[in-house]
Amino acid sequence: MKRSITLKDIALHFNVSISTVSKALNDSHDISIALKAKIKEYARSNNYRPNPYARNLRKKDNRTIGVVIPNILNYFFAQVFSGIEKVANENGYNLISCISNESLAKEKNTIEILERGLVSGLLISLSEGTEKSGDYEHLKSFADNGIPIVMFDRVTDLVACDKVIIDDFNGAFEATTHLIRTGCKNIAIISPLDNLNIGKQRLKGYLTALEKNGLPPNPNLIIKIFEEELFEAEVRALLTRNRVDGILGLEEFSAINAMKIAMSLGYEIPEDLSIIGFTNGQLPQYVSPRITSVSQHGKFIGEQATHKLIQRIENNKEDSMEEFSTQKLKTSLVIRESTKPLNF
Amino acid sequence: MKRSITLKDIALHFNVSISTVSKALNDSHDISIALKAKIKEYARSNNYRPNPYARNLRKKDNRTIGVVIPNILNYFFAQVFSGIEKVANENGYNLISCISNESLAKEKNTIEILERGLVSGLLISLSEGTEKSGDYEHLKSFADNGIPIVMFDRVTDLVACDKVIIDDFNGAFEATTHLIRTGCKNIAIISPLDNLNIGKQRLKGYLTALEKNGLPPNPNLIIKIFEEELFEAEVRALLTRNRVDGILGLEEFSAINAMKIAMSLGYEIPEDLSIIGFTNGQLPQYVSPRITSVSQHGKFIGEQATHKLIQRIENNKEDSMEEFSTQKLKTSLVIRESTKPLNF
DNA sequence: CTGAAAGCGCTAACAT
DNA sequence: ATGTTAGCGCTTTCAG
Repeated sequence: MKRSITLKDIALHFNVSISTVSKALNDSHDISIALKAKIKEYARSNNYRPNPYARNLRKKDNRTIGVVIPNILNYFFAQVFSGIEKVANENGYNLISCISNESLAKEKNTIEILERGLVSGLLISLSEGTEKSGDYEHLKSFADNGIPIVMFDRVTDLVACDKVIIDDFNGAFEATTHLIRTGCKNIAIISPLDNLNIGKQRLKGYLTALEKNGLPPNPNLIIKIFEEELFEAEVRALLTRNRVDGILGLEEFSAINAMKIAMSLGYEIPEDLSIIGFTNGQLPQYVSPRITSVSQHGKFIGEQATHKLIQRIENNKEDSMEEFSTQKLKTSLVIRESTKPLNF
Repeated sequence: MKRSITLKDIALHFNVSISTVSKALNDSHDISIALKAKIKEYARSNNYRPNPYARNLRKKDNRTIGVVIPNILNYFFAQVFSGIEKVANENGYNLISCISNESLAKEKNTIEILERGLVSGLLISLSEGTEKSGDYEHLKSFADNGIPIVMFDRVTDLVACDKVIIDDFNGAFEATTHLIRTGCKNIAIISPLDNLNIGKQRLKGYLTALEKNGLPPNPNLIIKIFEEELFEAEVRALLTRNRVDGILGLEEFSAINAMKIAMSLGYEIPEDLSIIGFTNGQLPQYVSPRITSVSQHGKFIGEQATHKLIQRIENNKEDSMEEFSTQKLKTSLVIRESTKPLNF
């Protein structure tokens, strides 16, 4: 690597001390306006950039945020990531990003690397493996170091930190209520997320909606998928052995794939069967019929989480210990063609 | 941040010097086996991790790769990214990632930040703004620093570095040839990518396929889209004012959206109109009819580019100047329902 | 085999 | 208003 210009070089050029240059560049009031101007001008035209490693060695302020995401091929997380990137960039932060690939081991490994001062804050959505195992020691230890964490979407009560989540309970509650209002009586729920807290919350929202409307829950209509390969068989069985006139899919693919299966079995959508899916990505808008979806506003979640983290990082310095907060974002139901119209 | 254990702490504990500990941990032959074992054991059990900033200040080896991607919401780039992440992780490299958002200004800014020694290598796919402007100074300057660059997918001849691309010409050539073989005579091409080199290559492949099969090119069937808002109007005009029996869409959305428009105009797919699209994401498999696609093997591109970069980084040290290479990956045509069967 | 010392580039007391 | 100095944590000669 070609040697790049340092404070020393500038100091030599002006025949002043290194600290003078440092202060000038940091716009200190100590330095005369004239000198500051000259030094800054010279620095700019010589394309001076402080060495980030040297700076971080001194200050515990490296303007870098660690991001851990379970799976970037998931459109929701890609949306969140784009929100994170936007806000980080606006505030002059870099991102070190890792994909945990839904694995506890990889998540732990990643966190350990970041822990040694590589980042001044962490944004994380828990991997499925982590939630399943219930092992949060790596995160607790990270938080103990005093580096702020903001969890988003997939969070746990067992780690004390700020959180940004969607109202999973209400999202499912509203979706189920919508199905009921449009005339569905036998509503199934398909959950590939039962290892995750968000999956459990959504299930509760579904059950509560049924209850409030006087519909008894039917265990045969509650399908938990733990292995992707079993999806087709389970849904096929659901649709052939039971009377079903509504389906709530807890993530993007469960709704879409269930719809494909139902159509292949001769169901008319939405006349015979209404479908709503969580996550409003590209897919639900492109299939036909277009699928009514619970929108999770992924980009906004990313933006909010990053704002909170940066605020926490910058306040941390001033030692004003603020209480941890959990921001719960509303979902919205985007009504399309896979559900019947409301009948007043 | 809680103070984490340093070489000094270990040295104090064993009453030896810091340099002894450093050497022991680096497995130097200078240190006695016994001492090394004790020190290593102590370090491990106290969870010692070298401070990455301090280390990098000394050595120009930071095991960090910069990644610049035009748009993470694009499924192809998400795939590439997952390939990059996998290989980087396997080799113990961290990723600093940035999204250029198709903007030259943002790309420049990003590169400048990374330039000052933050990363020991760069993976980049050019933003549309950059290709359009033809301004590659930021990349040339980056390369001049001696930090290796590997460009993928969207590359330019004007910067000397390693490249990993797909065979865009042949991908389009084969797709067009397939349309011709299945009986299409009036094949249109829809290109929202004409600002990009890959778009131009694909157009050439299309034209060459027509020529080789004795079909004269028709300028009315060559649609270049420079503003997304105009897409619908242009395609609608294409389909109403001309006889068209085949469409080649140069990226995912152009094929899908064109198909929607054609269907709304009463075209039967593939009987009246055959469609092939570049990029094999989720969408082409989920719409109906499912769309025949040119698969670009995004994850593989990411893996290959990262392998090459790491190899370059590690060889750089040994100063063995190897020639820059361009690896051109084959595309493959995934045949689905939007094209007619081959008639033998 | 082990240690002392210098220095990477920068910041921040503490002089002057 | 400017300079001196010490030191962040680590590696690396060079001496013992």
